[in-house]
Order: sequence, then structure tokens, then C-alpha cells
Amino acid sequence: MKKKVIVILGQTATGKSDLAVKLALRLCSGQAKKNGGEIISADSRQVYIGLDIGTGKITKKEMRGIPHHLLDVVNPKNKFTVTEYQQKTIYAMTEIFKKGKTPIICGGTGFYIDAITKGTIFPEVPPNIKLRKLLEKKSSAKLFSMLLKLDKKRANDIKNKNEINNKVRLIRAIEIARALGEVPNITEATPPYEFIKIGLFLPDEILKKKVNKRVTAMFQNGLLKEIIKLKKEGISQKRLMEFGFEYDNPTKEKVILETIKYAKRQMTWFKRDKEIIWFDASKSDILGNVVNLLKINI
RNA sequence: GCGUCGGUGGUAGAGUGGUCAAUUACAACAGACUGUAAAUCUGUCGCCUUCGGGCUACGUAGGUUCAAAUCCUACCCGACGCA
Repeated sequence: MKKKVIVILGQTATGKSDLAVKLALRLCSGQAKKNGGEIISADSRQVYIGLDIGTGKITKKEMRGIPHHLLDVVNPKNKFTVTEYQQKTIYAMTEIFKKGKTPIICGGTGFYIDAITKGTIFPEVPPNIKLRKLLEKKSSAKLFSMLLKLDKKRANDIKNKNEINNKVRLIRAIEIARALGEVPNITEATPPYEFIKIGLFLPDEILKKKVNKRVTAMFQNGLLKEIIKLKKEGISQKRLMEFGFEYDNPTKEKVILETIKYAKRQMTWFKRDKEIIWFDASKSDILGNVVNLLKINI
């Protein structure tokens, strides 16, 4: 029997973090016969130290004593990658199980979640900053023909997915092909755990209201100050842009709009995963329903 | 009141007699996703369609023309200037 890991995922502003904490606390209570839970964040930006308000990072107080992993693990000057996320998360899960606790993965970055739950094996080619800089200057057509020479299969694969203009992908493919001779086929290694995926979503209108509220609070809590602070610490404008729209000369209107768009993109990703059990976060007693579900499964 | 400029699709904004259902951008909708993923990229985007085409559209109403978003007239609305 595989050990179980709870995954809480879904759209932004649906209350994932809150649910995760409550679940972790519930797992502490005797009836569950567990020693409690610990939370592993699955958010590509909350890993950075100092990106707090803009990323909607949970506060110490909100954690209510539940240990959180994969938050604040890297300096924002350095780039973090899925592979690092994978390694650190696998390690965290093992450690949590050693304590006899249940890991709760919680976040909205689908790519990161899949890397864990599907056991995606990425090619062992670290980012080559120099090469990337060089390639970024080239046109996508040029990059495509370069890749075509290096790895025809991958080049056409990218083309067939209508991504001829996707420089990011072309560059990464060239990077891998140059290091390994070709881009290996994607493979997955069945993880040693069983993942119970709980998805939270909100009906459009309610989502809009929540996002509005959340963004308003963000600005009140000092988003702009946070950006100034990051700049003082030596984060460039270019780097800030990479952290997303909240950090790129944000205005309230812009952030609200972009957040809603982002939430939709998140759903596009998650929709494909048929293992997710969905809950409407606007309904009452989500926790109760989730606990009931887990009673059967855990 | 007179004069000038302007009124274009959900929005901004091109077009200024035929190749215009109308460049483009944004929004909207759908999708992709091999170490940046809140990133990056793709498709659709007036209505109907048996996918050949058909219909209705560029402030309103007329007119000129084989043909008008584009020219003319009147009217309505807006901005600015002069009174």
C-alpha cells in the first residue's frame, strides 16, 4: 500500500492555503489516527525570499503552527527551476513521512504539481545562461532552423504544437540538444506515493469579486513598498518582470485583470487531469466535505 | 449662432471609391506546455452555412456611381475655435 499525499490545487484566490492549514490541523486530532500534516507549497514564485505580498504568500500567523516547506528557499536574484522544486519536494515528503505525518502539497503551479505527481523526468541539462543570452537575440525562424539541424524530431514536435514562435521552448530545446546530442523523449517515473488531488475552483462572478478584494488588499498591504525594497536589494527591472505582472509596474486595474486571466490559464492546465476531485470553493463547509472524502482514502 | 475637425466592430484605433466583414492592439472564448510556468506560445473572434457561399454592417436619412466605410446633401451627436 502506497503512502498517501494530499494535493490541494486550483485557481488563485480560492482559499487553498487556508484549506491546507485547516486540513493539517484536522489531521492532528486523534480521530484521524495521524500525527498531523505538514504543508509543501507548490508555487513557482513563493520559493523566493522577499516576494511576499505580490505572491500572496501565507503569513506566519496564518500558518497556525503548521510547518510549511518550499517557501523562501532561494534568493530572488537566482533562478529557481522545476527540477530543483522536484528534488526539494521529494526530500520534504520523505522527511515528513519519517515523522509519521502526512504531506499536503498546496499550490497553483500546475507544472510543478505535475512534476511531482507524475514523476516527470527532465533532461539533466542545467540552464546555460550564456547560451540563452546569445540565442535570445535570434529570430524564432532562425532558432527553429538551428533546432531542426540538431534534433529534427523535437523541432517538428514544437512546430506541430503551433509553437514556432515560442522562443523560450526553442531555446531550451537547443540548450538540451547541444548538451546531449538530442532532446530525450519525456519520460515519467511512477512516484512511490499515491496522490489525492483536491481541486478548488470558483464560479466566474465570485472569482472576480474575490480577486478584486485580494488585489485591493495587496496594494493596501504595501505591494509597491515591497517592489521598492526588492529594487534596493539589487533586483533589476528585467528580473522583476519575470516575477509576473504584480511586480511589473503594477496598477490595481492591471493586476486584477491579469489575475483573472491567469486563473483561467490555470484551469486550462488542470482540466486535463482527470484525477482531480473538484470542489466549488464558494460553497459552505469545504473542509467537512474534503475530510469526508479523505476518511475513505486515508 | 458661425467655423473647423471628428463619429468605424466589446474597447482603442487604421482604412478615405472596387483586392473591406474591414490592418493592428486590447478584451473575450478555446487550446498547447520536455529545467524561466502568474512565464511563453497557438487558434477563433458580425450573423447563418450542406464550408461553395449567403446575409447584415463603418452616427441617421437620402443621393451620385457598374461599385461607397470611403464622394455629395440634410439631420443628430462630440471636441475645439470664433462669437
